[in-house]
Amino acid sequence: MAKNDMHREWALKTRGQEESGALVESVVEILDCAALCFTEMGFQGTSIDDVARRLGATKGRIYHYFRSKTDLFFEVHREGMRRLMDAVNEAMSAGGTGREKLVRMLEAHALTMMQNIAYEAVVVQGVHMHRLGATTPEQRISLDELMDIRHKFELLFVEAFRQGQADGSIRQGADVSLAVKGMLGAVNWMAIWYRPRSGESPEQQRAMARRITELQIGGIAG
Amino acid sequence: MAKNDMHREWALKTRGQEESGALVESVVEILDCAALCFTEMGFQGTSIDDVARRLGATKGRIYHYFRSKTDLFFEVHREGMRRLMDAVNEAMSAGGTGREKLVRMLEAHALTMMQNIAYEAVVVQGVHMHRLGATTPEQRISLDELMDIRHKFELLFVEAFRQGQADGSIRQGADVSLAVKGMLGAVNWMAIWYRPRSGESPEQQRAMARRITELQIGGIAG
DNA sequence: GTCTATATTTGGATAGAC
DNA sequence: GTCTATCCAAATATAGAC
Repeated sequence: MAKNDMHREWALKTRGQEESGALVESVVEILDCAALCFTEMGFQGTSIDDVARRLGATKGRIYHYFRSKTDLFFEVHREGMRRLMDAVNEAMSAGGTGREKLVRMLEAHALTMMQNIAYEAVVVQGVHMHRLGATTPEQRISLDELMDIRHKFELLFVEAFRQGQADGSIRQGADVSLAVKGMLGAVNWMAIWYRPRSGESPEQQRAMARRITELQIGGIAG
Repeated sequence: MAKNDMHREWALKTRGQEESGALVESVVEILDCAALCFTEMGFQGTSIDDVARRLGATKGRIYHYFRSKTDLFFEVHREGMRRLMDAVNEAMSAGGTGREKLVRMLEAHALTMMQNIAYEAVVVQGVHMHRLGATTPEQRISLDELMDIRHKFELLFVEAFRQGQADGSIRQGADVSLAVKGMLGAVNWMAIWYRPRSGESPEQQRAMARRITELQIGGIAG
């Protein structure tokens, strides 16, 4: 298999369309370490050697699976985005009023941020870099793809919001796009400040996700 | 004057403690170009040559005023932070209930983001990098200084929030820190998506700042 | 599939002319 | 104070052994 398609292959596999095997394990291990490095030191502050060191290997292993550092970063970004998308899609598909959907979606978003903070911090970093100067044409395609997914992600929230305005569960008159950008910003900002405390339980995480969501839905006025 | 103190000198001058002169003009011009480059291409995607090209000069000019690319980035960050701080401090100092203060502060924050989007996009980028791997001891000091300012910035909002809870203008029971982080996140996220349309008037900007603030204070429930 | 060793490039940084 | 020319380190990426 050509090196440049290897991670695409992997992407298919993890989507359950094929049996997973040794390839998947290797790639996931690399991605996990890369996500941690990028989160802690940023894209520019992370060298391939850093990632390799964290793996307990040398960079030969990484270059066997990924064409470039940028590709590696994109792949972490892609995976983080996929986890967000899956969680929110599921929250959306269960029924209820627009507001009920939106609440579930925001909670799912926040919870996914907390449970995958390394990947999601890279996603947020990546959004920053979406004008990333020196990209090859091929990287530009990856980037556009990711921005497209992000756009679809936002549209899910817009849709639920509109539904809520139609069914009366969300107030009229608000600028939908602005409102959604605000809510998503509040949750995305977790990538900056949230780090799990040791021993934090899933129940505590869910509670925090609920509190954040509640503030966005209900506001803070007394 | 030693090169490494030149921008400190400048910082003092722009704070009105001395007459401004040619030095200030030069430095501001560089900072403006750097802010644009960093915003458009990211820290890692921007080379000193890029900034120089945008200036219509060569990098000799930049290195005359700034020790390093990182220093240049820090200085843009510092200036962006200063503008935010000034705007919010002023909004805070006028009287009123805690909620009224908070409203003014959020509006001022949002408006400052819009009016200085290049600088403020760098500020947000910088927050990401606050664990920035390879820093010299000296850069670490700058970085810690900036994080300290950012912390004080957040505390202003916390203070207004608490006051509002005490005077009944803000609801009890909310987790103050979480609420503030949410609100600030919603506004900071503007660094990602906001770009002024051509011909956008200050009045339109103020209107947008008001709408964003209103959503954070009042929520979206119908 | 992973390693070691090495080639290559980019771009940060400096020296010294003007 | 700004330019040109140059140095040099860092780190990306590759070649080839194992």
